[in-house]
Amino acid sequence: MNKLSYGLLSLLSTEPMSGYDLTTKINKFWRSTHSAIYPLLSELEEGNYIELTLIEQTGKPDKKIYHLTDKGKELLRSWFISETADEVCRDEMTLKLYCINCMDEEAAETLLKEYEDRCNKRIEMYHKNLARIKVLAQENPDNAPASVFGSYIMTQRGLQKTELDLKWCEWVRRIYKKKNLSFLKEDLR
Amino acid sequence: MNKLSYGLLSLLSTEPMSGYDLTTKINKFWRSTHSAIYPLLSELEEGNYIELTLIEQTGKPDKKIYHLTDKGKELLRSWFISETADEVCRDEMTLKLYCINCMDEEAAETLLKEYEDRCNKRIEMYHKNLARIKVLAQENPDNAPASVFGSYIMTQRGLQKTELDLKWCEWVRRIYKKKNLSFLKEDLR
DNA sequence: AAGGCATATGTCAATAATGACATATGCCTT
DNA sequence: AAGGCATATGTCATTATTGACATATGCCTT
Repeated sequence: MNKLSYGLLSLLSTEPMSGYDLTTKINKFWRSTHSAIYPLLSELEEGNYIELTLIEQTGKPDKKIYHLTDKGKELLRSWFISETADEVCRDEMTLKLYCINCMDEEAAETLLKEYEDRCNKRIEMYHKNLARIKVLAQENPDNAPASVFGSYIMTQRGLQKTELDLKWCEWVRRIYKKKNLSFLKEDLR
Repeated sequence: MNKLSYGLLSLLSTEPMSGYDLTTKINKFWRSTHSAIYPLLSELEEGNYIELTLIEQTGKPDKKIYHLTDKGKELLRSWFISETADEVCRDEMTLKLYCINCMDEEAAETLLKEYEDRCNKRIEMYHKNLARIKVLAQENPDNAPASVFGSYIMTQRGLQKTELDLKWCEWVRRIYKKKNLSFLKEDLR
């Protein structure tokens, strides 16, 4: 029962979905692949924390829709109130930006542009996500609050942080060229 | 030659330091432990990307101070301009906050408080770090810009993001209780 | 004086994560 | 008609990460 298992329960708490859906959804909060997720779903099912409904489809392969059992909801709550592990983060971009000052202008500018591009793409993605959430909410106003709350707050957080990153890039560009310590007086705002 | 190796070179580009120093410094940007770092330092040394100076100490164990070679600087630049991998993030707190809406008020409030505590501790840590950077800069004004730039921009970024997280927590607390969709109209600001 | 802590370096077994392989449906484009 | 793509589920060998074990100095507190 690793951390990812609880993540799957967390996602399933908002609405029942397939392993495929879980794979795409969890990737926004927790780096993983279907290779890890499918075996965990089998384990969770064996432990009676989730149950599946087989949905036969035409035009697409059949799928297994999982939903939480009462036992699963209990496990979710016990995990929720247990101690929270420190996050694991490995961000190559940050490692590169750390040594930007010892790189020549061309290399530095190329990296900043690359990062800004990524940020802009993410911002676009977050806006699309917000639009999708609002459509979902209108389509199903009774069930929507519960199923949409988590996505909504996370999208808002991601959007704000990414906009901050863009401002930060501009600031880094501004102070990059200074060869004395005057950058220590420049505020990031 | 994995990503962490380049991270070590990145840190060493600002100033020579020991494996112990690298372990504490890199942890702010890249989750790792000394178990992974010491073997990599040996590899990097065998490849002539770094060289060591043995420093005999009294009161503390002797240490090995590593510095970049020209070959190491070349490798650092070639990595810097190469494609940047997507970040790996596994944050249990985020996974929990995602399903906060289906938890009872007590559990929800306990988690928000825990998160805010963490944020406040981090903010304190960032402020201390900024103060330390300014002391370092005053002590050694000629060498300081190069050795301090990376830490300074990363500390500023971390500080801003963490302050944003605190505001976000307040916002989440405010909209948590709403059982209808009115929260979709509330802006995070 | 005993224990804890920060400094300092190192190994290794157990566990976890990744990327490749595998299969299958049917749509859409060239 | 062939290939690519999105959907959908699954396995497994390789690689990477973690936590424990190991050793050592000397300071500080109880």
